[in-house]
Amino acid sequence: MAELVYKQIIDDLKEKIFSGQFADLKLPDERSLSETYQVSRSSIKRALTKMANDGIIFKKRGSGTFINPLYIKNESIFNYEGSNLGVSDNFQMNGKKPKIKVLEFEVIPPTDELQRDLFLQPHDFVYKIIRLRLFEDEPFMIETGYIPIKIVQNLNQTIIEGSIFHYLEDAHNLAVTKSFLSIYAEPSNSVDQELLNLKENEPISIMEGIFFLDNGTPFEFSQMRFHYKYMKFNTIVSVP
Amino acid sequence: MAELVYKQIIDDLKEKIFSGQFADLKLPDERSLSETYQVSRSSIKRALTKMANDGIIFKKRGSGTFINPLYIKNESIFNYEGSNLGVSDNFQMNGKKPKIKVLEFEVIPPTDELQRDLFLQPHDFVYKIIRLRLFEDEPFMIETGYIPIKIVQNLNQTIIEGSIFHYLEDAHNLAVTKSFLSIYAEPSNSVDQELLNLKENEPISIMEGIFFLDNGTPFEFSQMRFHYKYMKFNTIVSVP
DNA sequence: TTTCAAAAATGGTGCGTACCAATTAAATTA
DNA sequence: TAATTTAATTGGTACGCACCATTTTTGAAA
Repeated sequence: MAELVYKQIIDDLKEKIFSGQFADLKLPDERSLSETYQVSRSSIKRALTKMANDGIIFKKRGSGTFINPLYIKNESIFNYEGSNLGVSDNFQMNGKKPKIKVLEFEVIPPTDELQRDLFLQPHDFVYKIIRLRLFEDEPFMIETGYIPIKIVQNLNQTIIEGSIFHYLEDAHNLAVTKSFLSIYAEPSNSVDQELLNLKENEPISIMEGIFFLDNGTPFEFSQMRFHYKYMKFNTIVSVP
Repeated sequence: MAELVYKQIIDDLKEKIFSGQFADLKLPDERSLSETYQVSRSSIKRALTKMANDGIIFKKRGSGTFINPLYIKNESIFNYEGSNLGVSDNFQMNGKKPKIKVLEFEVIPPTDELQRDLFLQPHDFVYKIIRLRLFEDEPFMIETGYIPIKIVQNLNQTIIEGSIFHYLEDAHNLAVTKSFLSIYAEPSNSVDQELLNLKENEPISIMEGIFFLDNGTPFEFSQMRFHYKYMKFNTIVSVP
């Protein structure tokens, strides 16, 4: 994978960043990188621009390119840097493999709110899928998802015990490429406390929103209730 | 403003999109646009790439470039676009005016962590500013900010009782245009509970990170501890 | 008419050049 | 030495060319 030049450079630079090979948090200038990697400066620029958009570095004209210190000190598991949607991909930490326990799986008519969020008609139906996510035996998130039947007709217990997104991509050639998310926190309720091993005063972090296919079709509404220690969302906010 | 070629094109395309000049939600192909605007295809690509990153359009190789229907509908999800950084601007809710109560204001040497985050030398100094933010008489956030003295030398009680960002822009022509934020939740501590009127089981939402000037200079490290009901973060996450 | 392979359309990647703009470093001058 | 001017450094923008990968369209064959 990643045979593309600019992606190779990104991967290599990321690795060097994390292994501390740029002690002063400053990258070589673009022309040097171009020489070092034996690629055009355009490719270097493409790589650096992408990394800057992801918040890994920032560039300062006349001065140089610098590593974002916050990027290095990320210890938390959930690390959304705008490059990976879906949950399975984001939690490959410390060799602990994510597991999934299906709590509920049924077909229901959509509420008015769901009809609006997923652009459905009243006569449409949706899957309702509630799953508990774990690392090994450590539960960290309760996920409730709603998916219109008319998009995928053949979901079953086996499929939803794995990654639905991967199944869509493999079996139906449908790629989920974008999502609009709201993030907030709440006190945990008794169910949260039970399932996620939370004390009464410990909260949950909530991420909820709509996932879209690459053709713009709204594909899923999802609410993810996280054990608060496992949710850290990193983002860049910029003013045009 | 916007004398740059690719920005002009973005502005023009946005306007055409909103005025419904692309009825089929499909943009002309890149080569045609290049011809129409009499600019290189590279500039067209730069403009379209930016727009795609902003969620306005999406591109499909072999097929064309399409307008995101949600963008036209002006869904609230797109709030982030054109929104302002800084707290004052983001919380003009229901006509309630935000107030500021200064809790602490001093000059200290930066910790090692701050030195790294703000690219400081050990001999530099920073302002430490702790402020309580309120709507009318309703407190909603505790903000702790660290600003290097070498960037602004003349902060005083009066200034920090208002918007520091606005002061910077007005008095020093310095614009804050970017920030890298981490968002997470925690149980509230006794200080939080006291200042924000929280019950023991109610959490706080934390936003913390570095704010940058438009020239890339890291300007402030800030931690904002929110009453959980007043923090909801909307964002777009996309996969390339 | 239907099927399937070839061609066209369309966005993606990579290389290279030229010049601009902000910052920093060096040289010059007072 | 200190202040100022000049030069070098470094990222930004724009243009152009060549070719690739995916999708759609076209046209010939069955």
